[in-house]
Amino acid sequence: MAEARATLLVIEDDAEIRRFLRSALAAEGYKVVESANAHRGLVDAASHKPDLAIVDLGLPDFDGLQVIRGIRGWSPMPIVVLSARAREHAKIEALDAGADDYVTKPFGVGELLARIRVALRHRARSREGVVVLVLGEATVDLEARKVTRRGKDIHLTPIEYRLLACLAAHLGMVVTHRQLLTEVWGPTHQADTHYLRIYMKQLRDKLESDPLRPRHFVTETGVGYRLVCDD
Amino acid sequence: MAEARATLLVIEDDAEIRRFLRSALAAEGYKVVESANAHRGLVDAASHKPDLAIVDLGLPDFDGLQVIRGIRGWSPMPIVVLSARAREHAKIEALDAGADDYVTKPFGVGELLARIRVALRHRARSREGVVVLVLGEATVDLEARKVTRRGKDIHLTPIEYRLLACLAAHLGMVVTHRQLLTEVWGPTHQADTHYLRIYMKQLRDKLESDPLRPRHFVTETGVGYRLVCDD
DNA sequence: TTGCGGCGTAAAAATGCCGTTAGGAATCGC
DNA sequence: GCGATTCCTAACGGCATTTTTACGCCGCAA
Repeated sequence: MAEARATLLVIEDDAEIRRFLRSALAAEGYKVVESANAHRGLVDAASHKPDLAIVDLGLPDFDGLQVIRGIRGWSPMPIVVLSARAREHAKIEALDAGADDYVTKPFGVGELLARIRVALRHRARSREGVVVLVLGEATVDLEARKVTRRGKDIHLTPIEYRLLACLAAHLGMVVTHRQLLTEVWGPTHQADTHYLRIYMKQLRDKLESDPLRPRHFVTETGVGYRLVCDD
Repeated sequence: MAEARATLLVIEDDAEIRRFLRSALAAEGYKVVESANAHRGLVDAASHKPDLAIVDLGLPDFDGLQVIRGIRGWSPMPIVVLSARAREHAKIEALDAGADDYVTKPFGVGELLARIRVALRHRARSREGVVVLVLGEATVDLEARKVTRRGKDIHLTPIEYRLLACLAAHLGMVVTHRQLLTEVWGPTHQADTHYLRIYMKQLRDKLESDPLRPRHFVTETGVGYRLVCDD
């Protein structure tokens, strides 16, 4: 099952492995870009700005380590190394050069996919400056005030947005009715908890995959609401 | 060469491997905390707040996966799994459960150290000053109003939560019936000690490992109740 | 043994909150 | 001004939570 369509860059000279990876990754819903050599890989990494790079160490033109260092020079994108070299020294070298993981050939697809998920998970969490929430099939960019769902833009009214922002400010924590009402409607409306119910439904309808069984806008009966995010 | 004296938690039942890891990690300048079983591991993870946890999957008391989920329930600390199980399925399971890396035994120390460096490198710093109670296999984040047990979220009703908070406020000390009733139900219900029995059972059912033999919600006959924590 | 008080357990009954819907008022853009 | 959007009000059914009610267990003392 795919996250919101991440782009993966595969830098690998062996055409067969490339084909194999392409189908496996595409089947998971990833968008795949391929480069057959180190030079091309560096160019593609810069131009496509993928969410993750899979790098073979044994490349024809120059060493995979240089690719890692090259990418690391300007981007923190996760790098998963794929290599036939199982020697410990090679692994240490690659990891210390900036790789995030090292998988030796032959490898199981399932494991590789799992490690890719881990790497993408990290990236999602480490982007602290840009506040982007991932709520199932919806994403919320608090800074840009942009909300999308399945790639399409979703429009939020001012109140809906303030409510969401208030919940997001205390991500994972319970925000009391009182807090929400004061933040969104002002201190004079602390009693009108029914506003919350209505607008909470709006948000759920717009952002939850299954609005009838909310997974992200969780109600804490008698207390308030909680926004849960999946990393 | 050491990072700035990070604390590492080793959860491993084999005493020999533990000793081996201790010396290897200490030689790198890490501070090492050790736990010999899963239960102890979860407690130590919460009380010592290490920068990273190394978890063996084959633990005697319960599965290492539960340790991973248990820690993930309240902390984003990096988790490196160490395991004799090389089956792909085991790896996928652990990684998807929230582990950041998976190293199979036998392993090279150098590789393990490199992978630890990677994990520490992109460690997202956890929330500062979190108050997390540890009650056996359950954890309680009072501020976020979040309770987990074996990694799964537990839902508390408002009264259950207030009762727990009241006990936690006087951690380790006896809280009288009178106090509890006044705090939770208000001064008019000081006679209904009956409520306490009912909700105390709810809390024990939800949080105690063995609700019939409570270890944390201790009753002081004729006086009140006491909350006992692990650290 | 028997009765009693404190405690634990269980399930039904009552309460109040919450989700949902629809329609009308206010506001904004044109 | 007019339409469209946004916001507020009101009502109802369902359900989580709370409260009530009832019973079994244990230790203790008469």
